[in-house]
Amino acid sequence: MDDQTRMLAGMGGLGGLSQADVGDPDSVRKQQSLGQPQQDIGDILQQIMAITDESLDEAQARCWPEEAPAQWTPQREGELGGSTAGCALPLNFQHRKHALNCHRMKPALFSVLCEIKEKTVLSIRGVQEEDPPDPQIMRLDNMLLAEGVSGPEKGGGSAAAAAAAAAAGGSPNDSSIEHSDYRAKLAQIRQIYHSELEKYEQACSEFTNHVMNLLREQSRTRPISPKEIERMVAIIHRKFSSIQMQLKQSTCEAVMILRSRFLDARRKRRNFNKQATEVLNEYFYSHLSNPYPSEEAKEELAKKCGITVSQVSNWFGNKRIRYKKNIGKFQEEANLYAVKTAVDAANVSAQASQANSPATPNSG
DNA sequence: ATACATGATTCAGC
DNA sequence: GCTGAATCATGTAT
Repeated sequence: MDDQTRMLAGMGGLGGLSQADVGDPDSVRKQQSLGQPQQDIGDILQQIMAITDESLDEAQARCWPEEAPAQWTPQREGELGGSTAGCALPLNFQHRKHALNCHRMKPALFSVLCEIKEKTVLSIRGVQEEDPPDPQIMRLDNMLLAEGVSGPEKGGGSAAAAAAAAAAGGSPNDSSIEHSDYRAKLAQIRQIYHSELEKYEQACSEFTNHVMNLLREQSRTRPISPKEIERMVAIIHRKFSSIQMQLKQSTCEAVMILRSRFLDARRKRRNFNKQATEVLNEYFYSHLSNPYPSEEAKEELAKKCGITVSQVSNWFGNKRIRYKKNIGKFQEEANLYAVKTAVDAANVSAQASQANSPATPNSG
């Protein structure tokens, strides 16, 4: 039969003790007139509130994202807690904390707070929800993985870019230049992404530790279960993961822009080499009456020029229309290729006749 | 810096 | 699906 018993006896009125009662000088006087236990309670509550407020302020000063304290402060304590000493000095704070911890009424008050909490925490438990894996973040993760931004460093999107470059018909040398350029830029994005991610993770763990220490500290003066601390940590992690999602989103955008720039064939147009152009022109001018190569002819030309069939089709399409638009301009070129074709034909026939009678030069 | 050349794309018509 | 026409975006010569 000691402080605790007396405390419990005196607690009959605690349930109804509102913030107004605590803050009101009249009510303090009333309590004082009621005797020692009430005075003790008022005293100890003042100290708890002062410490709780101060430690929260301290926490908020370290960049806490706004809503969290409201979520974990139990309703009952919220009722009791008014900001009575938000601007106390640290020394003052330490002093009060010490005074409270040594207060003879502390264990009793603690047990009462536990009781009150038992009643309120039930309703909180029901609200607690398991958050399912966010489909949005899963999509982003998959994409970053596919592009080679997250996960082990390898080909990924750059391989796709190289394939596209090859399909577009760039020479092997050109596509390898594109490839390395793309890879360099992707690596840059990758590096930024990882350094930012690391920063966020570090900030998250630092802040989580800070809040956990804070709650552990507070758990000496008010009941805070490990489960609550866990929930608090989950809230912090949710907050930081939403920031991470923004990072992932912007990284995805950057990769998309990079890809579109490298995969847009028009941006990396390369002129065909001289020999390829000659082969195409030779065919065009030698078939000027019907410059529509068959599929087989296109394949043959593509092979000769080291380009794709569709590039041959494009070339003929452009050539026909540009020739038709300005025949005069192309006349010189047409003559050139006509002569060239004639010379080639003559050479071929000469070689053929030589081949036909190599051993009998005088036979003609 | 500018004009011109050229490969690729888009779209309508057949 | 092929073609012509218009257009885009880049390469090249000046």
